[in-house]
Amino acid sequence: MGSEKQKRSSNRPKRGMRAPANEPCEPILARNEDIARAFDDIADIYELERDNPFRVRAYRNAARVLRGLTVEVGEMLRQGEKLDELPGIGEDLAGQIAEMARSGRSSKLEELAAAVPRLALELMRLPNVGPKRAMRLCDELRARSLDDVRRAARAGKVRSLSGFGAKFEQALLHSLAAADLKKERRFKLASVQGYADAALAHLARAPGFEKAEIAGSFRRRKETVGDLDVIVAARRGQLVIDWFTRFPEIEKVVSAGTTRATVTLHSGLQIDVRVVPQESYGAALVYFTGSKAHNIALRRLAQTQDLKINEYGVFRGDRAIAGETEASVYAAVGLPMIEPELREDQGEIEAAASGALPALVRLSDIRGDLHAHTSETDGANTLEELAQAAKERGLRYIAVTDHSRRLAFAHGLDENRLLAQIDRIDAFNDTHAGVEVLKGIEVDILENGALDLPDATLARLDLVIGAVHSQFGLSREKQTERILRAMERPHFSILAHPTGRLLLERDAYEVDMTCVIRAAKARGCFLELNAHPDRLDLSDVHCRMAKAEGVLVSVNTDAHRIQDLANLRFGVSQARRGWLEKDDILNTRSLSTVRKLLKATM
DNA sequence: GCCGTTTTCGGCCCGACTGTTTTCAGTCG
Repeated sequence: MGSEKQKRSSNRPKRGMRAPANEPCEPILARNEDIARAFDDIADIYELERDNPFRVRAYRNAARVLRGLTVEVGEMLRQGEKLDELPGIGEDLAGQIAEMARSGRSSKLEELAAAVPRLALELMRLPNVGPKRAMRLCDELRARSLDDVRRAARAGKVRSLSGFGAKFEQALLHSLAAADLKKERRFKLASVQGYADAALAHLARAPGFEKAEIAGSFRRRKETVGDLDVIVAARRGQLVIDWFTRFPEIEKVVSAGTTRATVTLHSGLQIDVRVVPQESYGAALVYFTGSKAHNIALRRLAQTQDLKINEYGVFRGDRAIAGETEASVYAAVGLPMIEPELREDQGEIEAAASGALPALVRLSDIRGDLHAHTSETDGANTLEELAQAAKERGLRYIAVTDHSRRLAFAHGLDENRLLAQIDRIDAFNDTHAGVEVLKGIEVDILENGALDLPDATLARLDLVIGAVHSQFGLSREKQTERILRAMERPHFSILAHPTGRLLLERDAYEVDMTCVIRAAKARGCFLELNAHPDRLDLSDVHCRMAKAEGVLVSVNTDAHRIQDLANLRFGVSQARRGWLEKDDILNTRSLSTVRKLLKATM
């Protein structure tokens, strides 16, 4: 690890690059996610040790706060900002964060980890095993490994422990075998839509059914969801639960009572159903939409007003004063309705209280799409088909941005083929009305930060989208440098899928997004929010960072077939999670304004 | 461990379901 001085010089912007607005982008020894993980681990250990549950909560809360920050705490420290001004971070945790940011290590975690059996932490990740059972299994079975526990369970030794029974033993064996570690199996948002529709359709035929809605992270439009939460309004819960547990796609009914049931489908997706009376429907929606942190903050606010919020309503003493609609619940504690995408306890309650909630962008605000492919490279449709489909979806413009030559497997365009495509697009625009096709390219950013086509060719286009498609494994410094260099080229309009992640498949490459966003601001170019459900790249947090720095985001489908244009809605919901408003987004502008803004990058 | 028109102590969100009980603890969301 080099000295502070070396780090600084190695990362200084190179010749010809304007320095990013707010000074340097140095390597950070522990990033927010690293620190959050350490805090989660510490919380697990304190839980095992049956330490004060509120201390456990404090660590988990701090981890959540760190994950939601739009700046690295390491950078905040360098700027002299005080960490204990962050919500839920006091003197002690601020000190621990500072230690990690400085040294990359947590002495607290190292000390604690030595004191608890590793096995207990592993057991705690199994369903229905919490800290107490985990510790007792370790101690009373004298187990050292998951294999020890498995052997003991097979030998019937678990059921003989007091408080444990045969059913628990069976379930334990099952989860050990399935290795269905709580390590949560997650699903991409778009991939659960079908299950959601089918479950709702089934429920709609239940006796006494009044209405239903999917709540949970699905309704908050998180990029991935762990399960589906369904709220049903009906008079008699038992009838609905009985009906629901006969949903044909169910593999297993995990639990079923008179008002709620949990099932798993053959796909492994879990569905929780909760039945409430009509007058509690809004309160139940709030409760089950979450997030948990949002609910806690909301209830705490209610407490200060001598009110109690639960899934049945808002209560003053025993009297329900609200609950039929979500708006009534928020109104009861003096707040306007808060959109589901914002409910993460990331400042939305404070914003609501002070009348500062953002007017979130809507799908209908989007006027065009600035990233799409045709059959000239790896798309499935011709430019004519693409333009027609865009027009039918009500878009005013669409950019054709095929791949460049480097992407050989996609049959990327060389200069001549690109020039020919430019001519075809001009001819198309001359003869077709109702939708304008913009001339673009998704040009590869090479390893050294150069672009895959000559400047003179790029100059003929309306926009240039730069993209990293290779060398994902570069160091953070090199990757950041590479992207910054590319953005400094004379023709560079939009950085495509800025972190390169594929949800649940491939992590983002190492890149300093704070640096990239500030460079985009200095350069006057834009960042893409790629709307493909496998990408949704930018993340919600990065959207907020872009907004904070004043960088416009372009919500693009990256369509490879005309059906992909429908993915725009996933991009928009991600933008909404990032607090973006209409004016924060490039392609909510009219064609003439977009042309003007793009021209300035060229 | 955090926090304060309850401010340096004493609180900290709330309820359902299961299994093993015989009135409840543990886990989950």
